[in-house]
Amino acid sequence: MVAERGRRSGAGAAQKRSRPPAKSGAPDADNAPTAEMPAVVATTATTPDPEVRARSIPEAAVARLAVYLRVLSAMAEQGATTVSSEELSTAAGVNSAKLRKDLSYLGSYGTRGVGYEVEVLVGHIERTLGLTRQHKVAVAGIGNLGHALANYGGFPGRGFPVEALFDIDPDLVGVPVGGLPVSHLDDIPRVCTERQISIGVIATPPTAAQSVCDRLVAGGVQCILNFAPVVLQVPEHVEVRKVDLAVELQILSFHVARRADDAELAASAVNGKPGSAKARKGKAVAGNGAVIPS
Amino acid sequence: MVAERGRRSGAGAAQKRSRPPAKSGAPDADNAPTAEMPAVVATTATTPDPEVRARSIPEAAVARLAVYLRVLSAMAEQGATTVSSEELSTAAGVNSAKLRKDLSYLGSYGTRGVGYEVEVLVGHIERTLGLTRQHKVAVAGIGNLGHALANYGGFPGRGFPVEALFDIDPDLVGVPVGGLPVSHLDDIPRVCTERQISIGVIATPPTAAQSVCDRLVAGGVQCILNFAPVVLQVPEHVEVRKVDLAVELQILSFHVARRADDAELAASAVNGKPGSAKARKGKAVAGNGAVIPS
DNA sequence: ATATGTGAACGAGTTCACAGCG
DNA sequence: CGCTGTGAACTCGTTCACATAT
Repeated sequence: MVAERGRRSGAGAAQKRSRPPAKSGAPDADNAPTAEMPAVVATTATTPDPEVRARSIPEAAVARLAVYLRVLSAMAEQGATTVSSEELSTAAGVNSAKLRKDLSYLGSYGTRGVGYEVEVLVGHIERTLGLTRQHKVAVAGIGNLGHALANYGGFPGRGFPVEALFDIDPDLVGVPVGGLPVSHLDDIPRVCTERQISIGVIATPPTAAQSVCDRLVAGGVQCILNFAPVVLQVPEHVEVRKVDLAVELQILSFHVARRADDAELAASAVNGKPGSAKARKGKAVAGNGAVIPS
Repeated sequence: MVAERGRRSGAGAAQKRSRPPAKSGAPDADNAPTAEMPAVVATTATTPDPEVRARSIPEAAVARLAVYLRVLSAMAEQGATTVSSEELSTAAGVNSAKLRKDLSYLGSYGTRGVGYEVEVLVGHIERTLGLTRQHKVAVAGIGNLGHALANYGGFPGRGFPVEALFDIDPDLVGVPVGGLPVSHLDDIPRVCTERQISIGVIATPPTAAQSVCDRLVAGGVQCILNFAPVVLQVPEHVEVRKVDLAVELQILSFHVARRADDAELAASAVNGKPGSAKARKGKAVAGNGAVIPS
């Protein structure tokens, strides 16, 4: 079944809206975990529990936290010590309400009437994202893309050291790339286990992706970042994120096409239908770069 | 049926809420349709509108259409002529209800009791995604990643030919990469205009990204795929999609951390609170690999 | 009988607006 | 007052279940 019962969204208050026809055939499914209390902390028993933070943060908010973190780090480097939600949100390309809501998921660390302390916020976000531990990365498939990834040296910022490279090409095995020798795909399970790799990056051709994925899983990898254009099959305890260039381009293509259609329509928008005159509204916030997609 | 031209006009119920002026960047979606009545959509149901297909497809669905397209192409190559929603959805890693809903956005092209004709479906999806036209691509920043992108030759499948490369390094300008000579960043506007580039890919260091972006826009580019970890500022008619490696990894990191916390909790789950024993559930999505939305 | 197409319930995520602290 | 924190309204997206067509 498609279970799902995951995160209860932020704010408590299970406030349903007036629901017209109470027909409902068989809604059932997840039993709401008595979510009644006002979200914040208290959630778990008596402890303000400094450790419970992470729980129940909407997936989308997590992605934005990473962005806030980057912006905050940049601000810190420039000597800023405090920021208001307005400043930070603008720099991150979201609106201030969303930003405050996102930050509220990790507790109340701002000062009313003032703003947030940069250092403090950075610390809390890092902790929430689990950046206090190191996550060793392995890259499989040392082609053009894999090469690029391997050469990143330690991945974005630090905290994600690349500690293993794999490829199937015999001419490549043993050769150091970015200072690290390439191992054979067959050794993925062993090497990953030995080096305690927790994140595997798949940059192989699509045909090899699933098999590589299986081996990564066998090697104890917990998360996979997949650049190959295939839908991976993984056991449920493994988290997969996919970055698909073709999909990205096609989404952009869709928007170009839509826009072109609108232009056409605009031409014939002279007649009746007052409502249709305005045609569709523009998209939303410019730079808000919708998180990545899928 | 949902739509007509973008937002439908306010249906009955004069419910709206006070709407302040909308300060800075707020998108301000104006009139809210008050989700009060059963969306029976009598609202504007009067439009059979034959050609309007593409309009009003949820962003998320668009991304999946691209995936369906890939799967369908693969099936076609293997000689399949029809597919059921069940087969296709499994192959694409979604559930059949979602698949059918997605396909319904582009019209009814299935045969009840049978399924869909592969060829027909491919055609409709391609048309909807605007893949019938070619979208010329330019890549700016020929470092490791840019190099990899340039060497893709024609991007994913075809339909996205790379027709311009840019970099700021004098030693690189003029040198052919993947068969195409690199031009200087300063020439972006001119070259993009001349070659009718419609999609720009930014693979430069973060510091250069905004400036490159501005030049791409000046060159008439309509869409931008941004690999640089910065929030780009663009005029509203330009569509931006962002692919951020650091963010992806940090999201994965978050999940690792959450899982670890759960493990800890599980250990101390021996005591009271019968309900809390189960601690949180794993993620959802059964079979397929998570497919995280975004 | 079987599988599509879709209205409507459900739930996730976003925005609003204001209570309340500093 | 100013700005955070947040309940509640609203919108978007997903899932359900069944009428409908073949």
